[in-house]
Amino acid sequence: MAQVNRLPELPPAYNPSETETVVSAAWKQHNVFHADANESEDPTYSIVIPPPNVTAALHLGHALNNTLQDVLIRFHRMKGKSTLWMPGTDHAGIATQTVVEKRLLTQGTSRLEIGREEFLKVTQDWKDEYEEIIINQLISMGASCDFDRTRFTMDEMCATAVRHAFFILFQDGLIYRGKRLVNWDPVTRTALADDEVEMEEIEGHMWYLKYPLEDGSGHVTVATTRPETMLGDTAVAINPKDARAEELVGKTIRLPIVDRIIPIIADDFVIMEDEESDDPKAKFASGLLKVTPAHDPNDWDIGIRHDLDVINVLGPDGSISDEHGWDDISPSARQFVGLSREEARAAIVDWFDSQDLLAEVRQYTHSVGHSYRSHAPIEPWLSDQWYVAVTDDKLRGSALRAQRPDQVPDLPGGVSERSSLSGDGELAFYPNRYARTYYSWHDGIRDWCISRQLWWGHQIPVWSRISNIANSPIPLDEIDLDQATPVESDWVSLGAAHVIRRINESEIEEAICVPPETTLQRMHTVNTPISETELIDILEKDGFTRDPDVLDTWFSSALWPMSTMGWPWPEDFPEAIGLLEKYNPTSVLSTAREIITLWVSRMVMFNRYFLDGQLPFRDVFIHAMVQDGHGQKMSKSLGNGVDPRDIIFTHGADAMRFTLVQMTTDTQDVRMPVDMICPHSGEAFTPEFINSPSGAIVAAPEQTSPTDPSKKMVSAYGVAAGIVNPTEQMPLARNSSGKFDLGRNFANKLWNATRFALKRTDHSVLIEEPIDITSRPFADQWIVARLAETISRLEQAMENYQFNVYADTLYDFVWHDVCDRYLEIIKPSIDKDPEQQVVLTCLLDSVLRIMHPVCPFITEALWPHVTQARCGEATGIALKHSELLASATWPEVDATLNSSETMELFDRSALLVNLVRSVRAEQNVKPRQLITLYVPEQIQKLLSITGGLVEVLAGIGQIQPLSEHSNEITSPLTFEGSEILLAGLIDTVDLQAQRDRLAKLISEKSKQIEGFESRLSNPGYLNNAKEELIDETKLLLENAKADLAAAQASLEKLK
RNA sequence: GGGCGCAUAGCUCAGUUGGCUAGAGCAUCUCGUUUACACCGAGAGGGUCGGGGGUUCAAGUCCCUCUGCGCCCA
Repeated sequence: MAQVNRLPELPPAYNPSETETVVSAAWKQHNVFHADANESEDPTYSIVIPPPNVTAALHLGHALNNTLQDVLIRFHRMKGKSTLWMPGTDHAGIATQTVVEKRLLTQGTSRLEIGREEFLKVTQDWKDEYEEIIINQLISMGASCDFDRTRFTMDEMCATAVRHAFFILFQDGLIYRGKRLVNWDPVTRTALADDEVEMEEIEGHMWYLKYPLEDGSGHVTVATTRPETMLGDTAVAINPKDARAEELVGKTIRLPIVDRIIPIIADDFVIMEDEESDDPKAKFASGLLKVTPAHDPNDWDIGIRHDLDVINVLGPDGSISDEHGWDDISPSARQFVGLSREEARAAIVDWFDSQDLLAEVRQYTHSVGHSYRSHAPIEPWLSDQWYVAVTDDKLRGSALRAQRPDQVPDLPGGVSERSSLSGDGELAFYPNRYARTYYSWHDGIRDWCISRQLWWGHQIPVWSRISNIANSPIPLDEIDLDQATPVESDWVSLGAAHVIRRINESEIEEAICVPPETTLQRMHTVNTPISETELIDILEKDGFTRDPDVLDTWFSSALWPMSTMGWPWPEDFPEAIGLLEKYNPTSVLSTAREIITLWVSRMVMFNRYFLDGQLPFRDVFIHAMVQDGHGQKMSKSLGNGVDPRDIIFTHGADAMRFTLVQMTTDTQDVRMPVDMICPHSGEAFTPEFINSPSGAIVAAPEQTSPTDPSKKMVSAYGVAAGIVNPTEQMPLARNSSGKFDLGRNFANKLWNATRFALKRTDHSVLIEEPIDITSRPFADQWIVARLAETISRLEQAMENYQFNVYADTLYDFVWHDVCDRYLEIIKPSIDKDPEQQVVLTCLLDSVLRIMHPVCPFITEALWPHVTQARCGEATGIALKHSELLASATWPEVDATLNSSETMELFDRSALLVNLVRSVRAEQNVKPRQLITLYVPEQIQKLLSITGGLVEVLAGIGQIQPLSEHSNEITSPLTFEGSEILLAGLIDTVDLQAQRDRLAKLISEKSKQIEGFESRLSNPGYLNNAKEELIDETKLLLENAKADLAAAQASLEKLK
């Protein structure tokens, strides 16, 4: 059946920006990325997107990660799996709140000024703005997400999951409230989790303070990096092994300034002084440690061991304060109240100095925790926070048991053994070294602080009140101090959870956790159900108030593979019905290295806890990090990032994707040298680099146009550092990278190969019977063999997450075999051979399919042209028809067509082609000039089997038996141990050039022969090496010897 | 402090359990515009595989050590 509507002819170059929007629209119109849990019975393949923060637009790291996920998803969709790629975004509590607050500041207002309700509205607007940008970016990079299902970590479906999960954990005693030391960020005024604290090396000091003994018998010298915390000291500790311990322990000290009497205690933790030690801690130690339980985690532990007082001398902003637990403030200490940490440090050191109590000050480099968000030094601070007891075996143990035994054979002590239950031993990391990162994180894990003193996020669903101990609903002896005890009360029968703890001698704190409405309706045990709002109303009338804090963002992210699929009540969300059963566990999670602790761990713990041990995903793929050309992280402040939108604009989405996939090796980092685009000329150039004050290598703020030295521009670094501002005369230069040219060139190559095929096929012909590849000319057989081989290599690469192998395999096959060789070989025959046109169009059809996962736009754009040009089938090549390539099947080629014999014959011929081409180039033979080849019989045989490909590729007009050679001017070359003569090159040949070439060959061959002979005369080699290897070496030696002889003979004749 | 990664051609990277004469892309040089493609074709040059030791018949590959860079966790 001939096609009626001919598609318009393709332009000579691929134009991505024109095609991409059209293709995107077609995908959307046909709804090809939608997963339907109820329709298909196919095996499944699913991925949940790591939800990008709504803080900002996607950067190159996102582009990389999402490209890899899309490659996996598209590949498996073509493989016939029922495929779901769940998209969405993350509310990113602290990060988003920070950027919104910054914006408010520029508008002359602040969060506190506009109030919580208004602030949430403003933040919601920000979220809407960036969510749209992010989703559009995903679409423009070709991500085949099921966009109908796009979720947000604070939307109703996800919020229900968060509330439900919190409620269940609360009820099960795995969420608790406690006064603990937290990582406090005094700038954003919130607690941070351990992994939100970044350690930085600081050039600081070690101060040596003299503390007088109470009995007046002298003093001890304590060493500290934080003298201002001495106001909260409640002991001085010494190592019991220290010689002075016996005399000192038990004595008391009168704490300077404060006049507090504190004991000297013995504790193993104290590092003894050792001037000779390599350990800087011992080198700088005085052997006596001031103990400040409220302001140092180690001191906190010492405090617990020795039952010390905990005296908090700092306020939430990090200034000295007597309002947060400092009751014994002395008159002389009062002068320090209100000073910032830094001011207080200076003032206290001055005070000690003035009293002659400052023994010494030494330079000391140590690492200090900083907030990942505000970058301010973290203050260990005592406050009431909510925790998840992740150290419980039901969470930590479960996360460890999940690991595949071949990656992590032994579990740490205290963790119960793996069972045959779902999820145990099924979690695998790629590359597998990351299994250890995951393991050691859980090995040393501590309870997870989940409360954040923020407004943007899931507000903690707990209402509490403090009342007199007399009002306790249960007997007092059943309540432990500072330990929550569950209570059976009216609140519980209404569906809430209720716990009590004693907070001091006279008071108790009651806490009620209210589940989400949909859970509440399923929880209550009384006859007259109550709604969530009614319940909250009563609670608040009863004097309960809601905790103002919100949950750590990762709490909601931890539920992502469940919450996006409708958990816990999918029946309440019709679009989610069936998703959980069908697509959870997902197939793989693709993410960055640092996410293993932040997110992977918590998803595993939660998914397993709430879904009977089931994993959220079976595989975790950790991708490399893209650094700039100097090995530095790409960052806004260094101005060394590349914006994916710029690359899509200049090179096209496919080019970006191909390059990123090609870069994805299994190492930790990959480098991408960053170029600049001159805004005046559009030309890419390497900018001039300078060292930033922090020592980074950055693009100089001002750059000169490479084409016109009178024109200038500013760099992203210059703008980010506030050194320069872009103007009309000096615009901002965008960043790019020459690496993306690779992808662009490759896309264009495919485009033109297709154009060639379309021009050379007769679209009106249709061959009814499938053609038999084995009866086709050699070139056709060969290219099909290579296709079969390529397909199987690609499948294997996907199986093992070897993305660069996938890209390289495609590149090598399409560019070199299909374009450089096959298309060239068939040029003389294709027009008159309709069956070859079938082979060609089947080949191209397959090429589009195998390239589609990496380059979806161009392949989809070419697809209708190629399917229209298809004029028949070939046996053994299954190419199921499909209107859109995005929903087409993966090509299947019969394994019998993958003939290694055919490929070997081709390789021999190709070697000959290379030799002839070399001589032609050396002798400056014009491309059109046909030459004559005189060859021995066995080579004539090869040439005839391979069906003329050498003639076409090497420009050979005639092949003659070597014996027929007369006195023509010839050029000799050496091939497979024989002399071959080329004639008709040009009128005269450069004899000296040929002698040089032969001499070089002779020397190479002699060297090789020497190597082979020495190997073969080595008894160790003959005794130990494998038989085949020895045989191979013998063969190589023989070949080299034959080549040498032939070359020598040729050279002799030229003399 | 613990763990991990990287160092191979000028640049960016491959190099599967040790076993061919160490490869690719870009860049460089020479030639070429024959209607698929100059975002191209043909050819060429370019590497003592970071330094030093060791194991082995054989090391880019395994072990030790040193140097430099990067990341993660404390």
